Amino acid sequence: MTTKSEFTTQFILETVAPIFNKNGYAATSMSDLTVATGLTKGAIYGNFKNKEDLAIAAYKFTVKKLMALIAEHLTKSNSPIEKLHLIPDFYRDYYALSKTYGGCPVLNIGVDANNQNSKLLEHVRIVIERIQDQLATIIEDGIETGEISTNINAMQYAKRIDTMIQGAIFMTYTMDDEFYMKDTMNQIDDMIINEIKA
Amino acid sequence: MTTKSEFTTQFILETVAPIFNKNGYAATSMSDLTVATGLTKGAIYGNFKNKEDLAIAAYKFTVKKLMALIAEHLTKSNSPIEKLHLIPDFYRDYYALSKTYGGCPVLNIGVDANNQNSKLLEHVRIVIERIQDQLATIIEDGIETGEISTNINAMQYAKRIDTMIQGAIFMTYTMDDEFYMKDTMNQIDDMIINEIKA
DNA sequence: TAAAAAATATACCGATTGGTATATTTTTTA
DNA sequence: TAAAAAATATACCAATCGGTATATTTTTTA
Repeated sequence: MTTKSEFTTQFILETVAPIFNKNGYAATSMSDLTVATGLTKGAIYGNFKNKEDLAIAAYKFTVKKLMALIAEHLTKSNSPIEKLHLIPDFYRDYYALSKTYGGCPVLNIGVDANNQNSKLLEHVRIVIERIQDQLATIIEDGIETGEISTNINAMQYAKRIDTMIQGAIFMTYTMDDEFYMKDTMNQIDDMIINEIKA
Repeated sequence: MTTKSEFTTQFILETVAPIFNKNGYAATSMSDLTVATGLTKGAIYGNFKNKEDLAIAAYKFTVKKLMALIAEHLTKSNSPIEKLHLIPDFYRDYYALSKTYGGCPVLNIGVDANNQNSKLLEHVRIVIERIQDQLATIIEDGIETGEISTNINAMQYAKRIDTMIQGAIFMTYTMDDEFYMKDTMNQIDDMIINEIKA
């Protein structure tokens, strides 16, 4: 693959990803994408096999960027309990941040793909599992260092935190009201202090 | 409107509602609906102005049914604190129940309509506000009867419960795993006991 | 039961859908 | 810089889209 080709593929992805994310798969037409990119169908189909493959690549593109931002945010501390607090800290600004990418890809594509596109849904599931594994690992690390109570089920709390975050994202977007995000993140902070911390 | 006509309108709605709910607005075609109902476009357009109006009526149809089931479930107790526990009690079986209707209309249509259909989104918001108002009223009733702590912000906790429920619904559907629903409902029960109860 | 009215079916509309074969242009290789 | 290869544009495909005008059937009224 040449340098020029790589650039075009990347350009298509970053242009197309927010559109798929906002509109959903079926509501996004190839002509939406040719207009947005300024390219023709020939160019797009030269870089991607079909609409579905493009949608999957676009989803992965957005997730990769967001996951990198979270990972970077988590480098602000080495303490597991502080890392845990950095999660709600990150999501407090998630509304404005994710809007840049056309919304939360996990929520949007997760709902959109259900009963519609099993390939896409499978990729959403993989991402959710990865997020929860990372959360559980932080908790397990905290148990090892003694910062976190030994009788905490790491995966259970990873799933609880993730579930609350996704609920907050849905409510914040649907009601266009950041109260849900801010308040839920406070709730998670309280949960870390009152239930998780040793 | 005649009896026959009313029946057909109702029949269209109950046939069409799960399809819109499952597929989303754009991914549902009028021909999907003629096939499912066994009626022609003439019949459907004779009963509904256009696709959008039909989708809105279908959404309202499903919500009305589900809200009636919750309301009925809440009649099992007159005590506000027990009514509060009846909420997670209801949602513990919500996965199987809502599948009957093609999924949770608030989650599915809420995400689907965002950035796509402002009329539909407005109806979702109205339903969410109604649910939260009802929840807050129960909490306020509990404060009056002395069952619930006086320093509880009724609407804040109504929104917290609602947010957690929606998160659980999203995770349960996306991962096809009822653990999320069951565990989140346990979490809400704990919250009622440890934070809300007087 | 015949006439009026309402509901439904049929046949069609222009526009758009995802996708492709091929021509053209651009880029890379030699 | 000329030839080969890769990338992009053009022009088109059949199928489907939401919607409608009108014919037909069914239901209701009288």
